[in-house]
Amino acid sequence: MLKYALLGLLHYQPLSGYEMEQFINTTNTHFWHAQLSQIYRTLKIMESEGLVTSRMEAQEQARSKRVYTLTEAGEAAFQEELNSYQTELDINKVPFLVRVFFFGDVGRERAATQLQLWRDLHQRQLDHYREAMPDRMAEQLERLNLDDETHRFFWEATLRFGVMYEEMVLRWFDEIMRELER
Amino acid sequence: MLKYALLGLLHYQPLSGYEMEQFINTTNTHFWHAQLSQIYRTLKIMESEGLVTSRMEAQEQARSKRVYTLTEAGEAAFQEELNSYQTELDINKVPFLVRVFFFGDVGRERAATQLQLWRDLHQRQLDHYREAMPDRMAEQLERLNLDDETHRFFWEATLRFGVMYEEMVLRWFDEIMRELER
DNA sequence: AAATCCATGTAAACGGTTACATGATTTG
DNA sequence: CAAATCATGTAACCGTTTACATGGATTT
Repeated sequence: MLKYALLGLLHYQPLSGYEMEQFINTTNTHFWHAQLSQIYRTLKIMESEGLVTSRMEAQEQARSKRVYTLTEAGEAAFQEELNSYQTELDINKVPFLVRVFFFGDVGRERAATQLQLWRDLHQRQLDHYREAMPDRMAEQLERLNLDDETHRFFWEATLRFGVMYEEMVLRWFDEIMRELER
Repeated sequence: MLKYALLGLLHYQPLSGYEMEQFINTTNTHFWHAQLSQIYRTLKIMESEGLVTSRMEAQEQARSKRVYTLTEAGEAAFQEELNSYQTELDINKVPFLVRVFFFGDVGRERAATQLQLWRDLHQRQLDHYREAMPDRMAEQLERLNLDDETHRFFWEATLRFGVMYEEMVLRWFDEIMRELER
């Protein structure tokens, strides 16, 4: 899946591993995340598969960087993925619910404290999505010369998902915390 | 995390690997999932760590099964996990949003078809949560002798999360599909 | 007679995280 | 002068998936 995401980014324009990490971990945090080390390793594999090529590029202010470019085969692989239909649900894992599931044996107060702690974290996440993310996305859209209605629409749709998710999580916390108090 | 889940199940009562798989993949699908092979391997590791012990148990109708029991160390490990506070957000990955993110270069019709397909899958998932899951959970609560208010409360809370999640996803699909039509 | 359920496991591969290692440049 | 940012990479490990292998009992 990371491979697909990197293919997608390079389809816009050549980028270095570091730049792709910046991109994924700022503009896409609401639905994906990757370690730099994983990105470098994946790019190396993709190069050996002929999906990308790389060359070192000198820079004035910073050290040289290795810039990756999609090959024809890479572009084809991306298009194939993009044009295939996915017919199954993603399985999703929600670690914190595993803990909630076993809260029956924790004291009510302890449970309430942990729930409040999580609620605060999600509130902060929602604030971040609402305040900082729209600008970050706009910046990236400009930087990649993708500032047309269609690209903006789908990027914003994913962010809208993040916002709706966090809003829903907060509603859930409020509901069960209220019920727990009784 | 699977380790923690298995510890939690065995804390209720001794179970075989097969039974734990049944449990996780019917009662807990909305927040966790594990392959049988992974469960068997994990149990083996847990046994070598002294968290569980196992013995073969003969059965009348079916072949013998290996039943696992929590050791004192296992119970202690579970309690420690249960009583610790988690102070960071789970990172969550939503593979289908990776695809949506790159929909800018897919035709609108193709995008609409794929979105409709996903919407249907989520609708079915929601129906399942509403129709079959409550009974499944009630059965399991009885089977494990946990049919008290507190356990039921937290189990139902996780299911409530699943329902609210799917409802939110459907709202999201409806919103963006409506906007896409214009 | 075929399919499904019960039941246990091993092996290989994959995807991802954590730790380690290095070092220049810019900002406070 | 210290900290943060830019920048690249390797190695070990861990958790998970997929494929393989087996076989009795029950249901259709």
